[in-house]
Amino acid sequence: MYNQWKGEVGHTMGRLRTPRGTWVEEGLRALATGGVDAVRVEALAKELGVTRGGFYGYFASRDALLTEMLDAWERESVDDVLDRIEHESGDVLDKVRLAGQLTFSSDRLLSIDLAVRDWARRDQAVADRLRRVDNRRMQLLRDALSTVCTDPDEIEARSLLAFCMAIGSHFLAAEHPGRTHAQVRARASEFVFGRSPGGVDPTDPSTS
Amino acid sequence: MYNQWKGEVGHTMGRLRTPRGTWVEEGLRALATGGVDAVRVEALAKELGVTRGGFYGYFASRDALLTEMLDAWERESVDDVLDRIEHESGDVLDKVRLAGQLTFSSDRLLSIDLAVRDWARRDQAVADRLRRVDNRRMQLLRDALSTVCTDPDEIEARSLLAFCMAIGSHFLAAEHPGRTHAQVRARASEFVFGRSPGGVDPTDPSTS
DNA sequence: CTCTGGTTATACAGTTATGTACAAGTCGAG
DNA sequence: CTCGACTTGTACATAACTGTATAACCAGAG
Repeated sequence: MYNQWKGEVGHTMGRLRTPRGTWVEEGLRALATGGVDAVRVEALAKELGVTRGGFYGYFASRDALLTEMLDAWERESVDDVLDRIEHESGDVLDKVRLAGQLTFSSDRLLSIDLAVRDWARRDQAVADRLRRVDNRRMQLLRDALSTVCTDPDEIEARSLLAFCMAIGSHFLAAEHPGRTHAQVRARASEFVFGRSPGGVDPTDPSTS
Repeated sequence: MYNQWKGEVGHTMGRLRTPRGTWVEEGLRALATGGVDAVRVEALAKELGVTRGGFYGYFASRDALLTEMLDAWERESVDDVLDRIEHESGDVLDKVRLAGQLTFSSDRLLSIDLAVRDWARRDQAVADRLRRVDNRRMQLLRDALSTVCTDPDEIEARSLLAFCMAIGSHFLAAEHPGRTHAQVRARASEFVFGRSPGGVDPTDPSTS
């Protein structure tokens, strides 16, 4: 169904019908929409319009796929983003805003992120990986907030607030009578970042 | 294992060996530690030291148990809390702090809450229920913040921030070098609530 | 003691999953 | 065209779970 009939990068040239990466990708899609427990080899195969036949040629087990999915996610949602931020001009606040956009404005990466967070609550290995990821993101926020605030304790507190809102607002179901969710988020961003909005894009379209 | 050999309230007197409520309770425990997909009749029975035999006498299906679990959770974590808040003296900020304590300071209710939030992302009926719950909690925060702030837009924004932190911080894995998580949360609370800490208990023990 | 109601164990049918083995299929190179 | 490496379908063994049916069980009432 989402089969792409394309070879990967190098080391296995030509004629791969549903390459290794396709399984990882489909796995991430399943993770995003149904949580870890929805990542089933059988289900992925059905979605790809294939049987499980080829799967075990690439992966030793379902667990092997899961860790490779996490590898791919970490690379795409942190390494790639940080690389791109680094080679960007603009002040630190702009960089954080860009990082937030790159990471959370696509429904795909956002959903994976949220699913990973729930997964981490009951799997220590995932929790460790998420800690690495979050620490790197947190450092971005600290750098940004240190341009509008000098007290290190307050920088830390406001960074936490910004991060909590970026993540937590997607786990909340409360409504805001007479306002859109995006309006309230924008106002909250102002409150956290002082005069300069940033860290989380207030015009983020994924915020109904 | 957690079998309690006690009758429930009324309508079924005497000699209930593992009553209806026991299944709900064990279901909530499973939900809290493993997510919805971990709520399996077979598993609950094993945990209770019983077979599934009696289960289908009380519940038509696994789904029936799930909705009854949600009923119980909503009653315990909102109705009961709000009832108790109402008959309490003290200003609004104290009430919110108490509500936060009652709701989130026990690992049990907190874990269920977080699990329900993830569940709601992929089940509309659960999302609807969570919306009702969150709206009622949000109103508490609005009432509290309107004592330290007059601008309605800012009240809304700060309420959202407070709520996001109460929930979101449990989905974050970032560390705070040289500080405890609780210290940073306390500082963030001050920032959101102005001079008066509240809304979320800064001494909350569930915050390593 | 015996009857009785609700509770429980057990057996059964159907479904869905994992992982292994192997034969059949397919594409590209020679 | 044919060979060969890689991919895929199918079959098998195992396991876990749902829901149904039913017989055994067990405490209290009469």
